[in-house]
Amino acid sequence: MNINDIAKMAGVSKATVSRVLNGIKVKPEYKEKVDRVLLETGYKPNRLARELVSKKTKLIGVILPSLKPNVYSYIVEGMAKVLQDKGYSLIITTCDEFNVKEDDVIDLLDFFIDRHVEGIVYVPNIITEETKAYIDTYQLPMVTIGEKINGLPAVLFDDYNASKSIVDYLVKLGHESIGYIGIKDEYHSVGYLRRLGYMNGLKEAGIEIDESMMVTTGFEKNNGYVAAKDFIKSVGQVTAIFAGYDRMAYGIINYLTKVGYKVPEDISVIGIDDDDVSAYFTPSLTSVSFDYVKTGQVAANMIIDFIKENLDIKDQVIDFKIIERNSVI
Amino acid sequence: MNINDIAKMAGVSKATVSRVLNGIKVKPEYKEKVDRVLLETGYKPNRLARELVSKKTKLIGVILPSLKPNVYSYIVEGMAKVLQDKGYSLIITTCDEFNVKEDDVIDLLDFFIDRHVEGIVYVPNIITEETKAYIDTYQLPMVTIGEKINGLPAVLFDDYNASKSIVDYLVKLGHESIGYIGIKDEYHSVGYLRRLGYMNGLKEAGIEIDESMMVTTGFEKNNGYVAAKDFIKSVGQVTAIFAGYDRMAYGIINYLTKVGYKVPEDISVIGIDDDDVSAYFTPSLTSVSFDYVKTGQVAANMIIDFIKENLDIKDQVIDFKIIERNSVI
DNA sequence: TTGTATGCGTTATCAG
DNA sequence: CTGATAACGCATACAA
Repeated sequence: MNINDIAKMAGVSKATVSRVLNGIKVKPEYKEKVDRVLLETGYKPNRLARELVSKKTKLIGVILPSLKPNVYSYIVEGMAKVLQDKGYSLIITTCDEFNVKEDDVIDLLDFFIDRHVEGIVYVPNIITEETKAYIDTYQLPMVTIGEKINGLPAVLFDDYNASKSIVDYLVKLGHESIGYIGIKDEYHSVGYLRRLGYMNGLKEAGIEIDESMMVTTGFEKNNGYVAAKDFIKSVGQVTAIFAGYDRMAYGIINYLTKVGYKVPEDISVIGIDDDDVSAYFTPSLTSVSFDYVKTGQVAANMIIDFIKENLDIKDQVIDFKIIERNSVI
Repeated sequence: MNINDIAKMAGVSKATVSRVLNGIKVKPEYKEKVDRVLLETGYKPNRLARELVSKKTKLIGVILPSLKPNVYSYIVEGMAKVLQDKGYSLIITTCDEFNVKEDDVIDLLDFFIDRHVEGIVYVPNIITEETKAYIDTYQLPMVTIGEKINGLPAVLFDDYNASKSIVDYLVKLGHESIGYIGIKDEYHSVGYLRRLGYMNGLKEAGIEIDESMMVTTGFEKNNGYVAAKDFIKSVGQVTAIFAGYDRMAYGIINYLTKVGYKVPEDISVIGIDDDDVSAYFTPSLTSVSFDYVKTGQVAANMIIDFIKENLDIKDQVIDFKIIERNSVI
């Protein structure tokens, strides 16, 4: 059953059917006839044929650092919510989570061209110079999340200020000796910017920065636990620890508890991310929350704008808020 | 740049180029010429045109109950891992997580036909009779995960035996008064089968089943907490609680701790799922683990087999194992 | 406005 | 084994 059959049944040319299908004006009498046949037959135009001639697939490519259950899931949820409504589908891919040479990103980008996706949402992890250079020559509409790359429109998290606010918050509670166990600077936003926020927060509070109270690591499992171990060994007393992200905080609290510190009585611990289970952790984790679902929605609308060639797309910064729970006093 | 251009440059017909492209035998001399031009130009055949004539898209549709971060993420990871290698892409969709009338599944199924996906992996939540009936008439290759639907090939979890093993395990530790806070029977495998395993486990251990010690609920957030509250109120003393899934266990432990019970000293709690953070929970949660990544891989291979018309596809049952941690003594 | 004819970029058919 | 040509199913330029 194709457009030809419909045309015959309705007694018009297939061009007319095509016009009805695409909402182009035709004589009402014809339109009515065609519509009736359409209804009777339940005919659906063949998407593949349409794609071939229109060169549009209603496909959006997504590059994630990981498919493991974490905040990226919310981002995807947000994107799916707005894109599904607009008839777009997501093709989700990942590049190796801890891959320092993240250049399979380039392969993915090529793959998306082959797939004729209309746009790309890229959530970068570590970004290599090669990737950047390649992106500069890349033709497809693309927005990034969490990092600004070249001139691409981006949805950004206010990592720096979030981090600074955490320090302010702790200082306000009376903490003066605040340790930082975070992420390597390689990860620009979640690593460098958060650390910078921490340092400037201290500075503004008139607290001297003690380099030995600042530890960074990667995203390996259990890194919080291990880092906390090293940290506590080498540093004397601290009244609060600022963890680079919530899962890091879990490990830290785990270790602290194990060696006899009480959280938060002896040491307060605060995270960033407001991970799904932080509310259920013991003690429930005070954290900073970004609205990840909204992030996905914003990114989705942004890439659609880009595809539709709405110029003047502005970067969007996602707000944060401190979620007070029981791991900080 | 299309196949015609290549043909001209190589001095052969486009049919010959097509043959070279598809590994069909041609005179070596021609093949060489074509290959050289292919290399020089970096030409890639247009996927959309291929799709139109071959009616194959290398697309797999996935229906998930939710995109929130949880075990489904691992399933997707497993699927992506094997499918990406074979050139297939995933289109991931969700139907409303708690939607009792889950019949947007039917819409999704229609959508997949429109998209010309080659096969479908369906992870059902609640399955309505309408959905079942519709699936009976459905044409596309489809496998399910976690539930057996009609005659479709399925990857199943051994929920019944996992559940029974938990009871055995608790009984062996000396528990005789074991409560069950689980999922509604509507959810067949995770609800009914797990509850059945619990009951038969007790029966075989010679322990009488006390209906008042068995509570079930849905997947609403915080249900563990709320259910535990009702449970403890109405039931007297219990030495162990079997939670229908890990996040339920979090809520239960939270509540118990809050009202002064110590876990595991006063009451042991065990979950199912081995959720990502159960190891970090306080106390770390004893649970039953299914290999979800493997589940995804198995499902992926299964749907590929189905697509390739390998008959004789057998259901696969995913093993479980008890992960002993600190919430049970 | 309508219908005819052509194009989209492949693969498949069939005669040579 | 090769090449011309017809599908595939639709959109659209062009002529009527």
